[in-house]
Formats: sequence, C-alpha cells, structure tokens
Amino acid sequence: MSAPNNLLFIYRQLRRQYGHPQDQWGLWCKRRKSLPEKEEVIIGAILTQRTNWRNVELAMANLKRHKAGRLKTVYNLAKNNPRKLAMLIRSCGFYKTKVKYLKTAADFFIRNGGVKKISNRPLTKLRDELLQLHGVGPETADSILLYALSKPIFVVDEYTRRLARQKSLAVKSLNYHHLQEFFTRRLPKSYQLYQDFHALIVVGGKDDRVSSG
DNA sequence: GCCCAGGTGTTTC
DNA sequence: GAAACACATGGG
Repeated sequence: MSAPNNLLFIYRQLRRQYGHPQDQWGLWCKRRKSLPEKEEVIIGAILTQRTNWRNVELAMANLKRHKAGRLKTVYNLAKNNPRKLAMLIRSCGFYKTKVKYLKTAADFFIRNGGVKKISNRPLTKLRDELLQLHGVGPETADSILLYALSKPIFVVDEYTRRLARQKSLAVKSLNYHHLQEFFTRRLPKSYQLYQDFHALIVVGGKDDRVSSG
C-alpha cells in the first residue's frame, strides 16, 4: 500500500538517484540549441512508436541530412515521393505505415497554421483533435502535447505501467486513462515537472532492465 | 536464431 | 469490449 502522496516521494527518489533527466525526450527538449525543433519532436513521437530509440535517432539523422526534418518537408516528401521518405525512416521499422502517419500529422499542423498557432488552442480540444488523426493514439498525442507543445499532461507508456506495478501504486487499473488520471490528480500541474518525472521513469526503467537482465 | 523495443489500427471472437 | 494480429528494422 502506498503512502498518501508517494508520487512526489518517488519523483524525489528518482531525482536523487539519476539527477537531471538523461532521457532521450528530456535531453532532446533540454538541448534546444542543437536539437530539437518542436517539429522534430512531433516527427520523433511518431517514429518512436514501438521502436527502439536508437533506430529513431538514425532516422532523424537521415531526415535532417536530406533536409527533411521539418513538417513541411516531411509532408511534401510523403505526398510526392513516399518511397524516398520510407527509405529515410526505414530504420524505425513499420516504415510504410509511419509514412502515412507522418503525412496525416504534418498535414494537420500545416493546415492549421503551424505548431505555434495550434498550441494556443485549449488543451482538451487540442488533444481530441490529435486523437482523431490516423496513427496518433493516446501516447503519441500526449508526447506531442507534453514535449513539443509544453502542455501539462502526463504521458503513460510501458515504463509508466512498469513503475506502477513495481511500486504497487493504488491505481484502479493500468489502462491509459486510469493511470494518467492517477498521476495528474496527485501532482502539481506543471509541464516541467511532468517532463522531468516521465523522463526519470524511463531512465529508471531502462536502468532496471540493464541491471536485472 | 530469438527476443525485444517508450503504439496504433483492424479483425475476430 | 477484450484479445489477437499486422506492421518491420536493428541490436543484444
């Protein structure tokens, strides 16, 4: 059984253990000077679906090398030369599928006036709109919202579920909605906190895997 | 060779 | 509705 607000306790514990997040998303978002543009975070959120991060980085490097690291260039490639785009992101696996997903998402942001303009919309409305895009499910939507648009919404992924199991968090179920609610209702509403915490969960999760396996 | 990796959409019971 | 399946590459 868990202490009243053990989430902050867990957060501080992870923070002591790992310091500032070294997670890929976290790092990506901290190092704004070199990487990533917000648009790259959006692209990465789709590429990383069910995919090792290393393979995503290979693909992102390819895209940038071919000057296709922006939503507009991705969209144009997807429309005019989908096979080329597929080859650029091949390392991610599911590349034919992801070409379509990228096209749909890029189209949405371009059609609606760009990332900056879109991020002015109310959070719940924006989340619904993202979820309607073919290829954008809850995790991808929330990754985009949290890491690309700096919205205070907690990302649930396999690492989050693993933590909930390991720490025996008193969550009703491990389904996406329940777990997300569990976190957001117990934490201050801060996108920086959510970014850091989620990043630490991933770092800790990977660390566990290495040390136990 | 086998297993896994920060999902999502479709089909099937 | 839940469960099973397809999508696919790269690395340990």
